[in-house]
Amino acid sequence: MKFSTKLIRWHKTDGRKDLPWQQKKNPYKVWVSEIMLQQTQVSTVIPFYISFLKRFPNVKELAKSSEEDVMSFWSGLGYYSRARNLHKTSKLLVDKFNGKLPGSASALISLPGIGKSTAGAILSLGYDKRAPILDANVKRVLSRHEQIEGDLSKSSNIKKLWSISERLTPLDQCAIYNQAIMDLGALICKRSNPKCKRCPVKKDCLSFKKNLTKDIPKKVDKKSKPSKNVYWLIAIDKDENILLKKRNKEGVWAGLWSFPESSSKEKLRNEYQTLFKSKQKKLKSLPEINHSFSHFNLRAKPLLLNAENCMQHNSNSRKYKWIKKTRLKSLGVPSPVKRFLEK
DNA sequence: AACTCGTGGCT
DNA sequence: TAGCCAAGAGT
Repeated sequence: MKFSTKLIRWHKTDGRKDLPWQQKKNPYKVWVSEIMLQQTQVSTVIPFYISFLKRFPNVKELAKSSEEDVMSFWSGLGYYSRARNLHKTSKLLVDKFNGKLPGSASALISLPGIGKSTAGAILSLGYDKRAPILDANVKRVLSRHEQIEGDLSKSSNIKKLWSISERLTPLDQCAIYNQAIMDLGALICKRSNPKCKRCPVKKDCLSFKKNLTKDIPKKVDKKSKPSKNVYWLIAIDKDENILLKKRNKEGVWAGLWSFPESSSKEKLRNEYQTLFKSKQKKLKSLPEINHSFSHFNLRAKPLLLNAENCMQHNSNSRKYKWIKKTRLKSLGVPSPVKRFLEK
């Protein structure tokens, strides 16, 4: 029996069918969910997906919303360029694609935020067309099944995996097959302690036969993460408004609202003295905040500024905003900032 | 090709 | 429990 046939049969009894984006499925839901699921686990995505879809139920609603509104619903999910690209693409869809996700791989891939795998997911799950995918689940399943022992991030191995995925993807019932192979990766062919006994394709699996599931996919030793130390200015005025600053277009948390930040305490002093036209004031150190990114560790030292008696601040600048804690929901704010303000 | 881009679940 | 690593894409 064919690989795909076994998986499709297995899916009927053991596959996931209750995920929010699988209910009354359409290309828009598939698109949004796939973008959210990039490098992000299902359980993390679910609450974000539900509130996002309630607010932006279709392409048109998304396209006519402001970027700030969209970002506020992405706040805490990470990889914020995904949200910007989602919004950008929704406008493109309205302007040039009749308000719909296109049904060809080349057109999909031309859109911001949609690569080959996401395009494959939209085509198969959304349009029931034959299209291969290659996410982390599929990579793990196929690398074990075909015994690919090298570093899977190498382009030669990526190419190999795409070719295997293309070969195994069936013409018929491609949507179910793609869902099935992702489910197999998530539920059976897990990174650690895979449930090979329950696997529908274990008979042909080279890693199972040779007892290599522990070694495939190969673990590659990572470089040590650098640390970055910064100061955060926590300014609070007499009405308990908090000062936030829009971050640069480049770097982490691009374009999000955060505390004024600097690697030097003096620069931060200069910034608020210019901003408030105030002279030296005392800053109170608060307990530092540690936040771990995928590629560096951030240590932020919050400096509390009592801005009750400061002169009027320069409100011309669009870069700054005084905001009440209760209105934080309406802004794109990174997780640690939101957490900090909760207390 | 290698690096950037977040956050939280899992072990 | 500290580190690994996810329904990847852009540059």
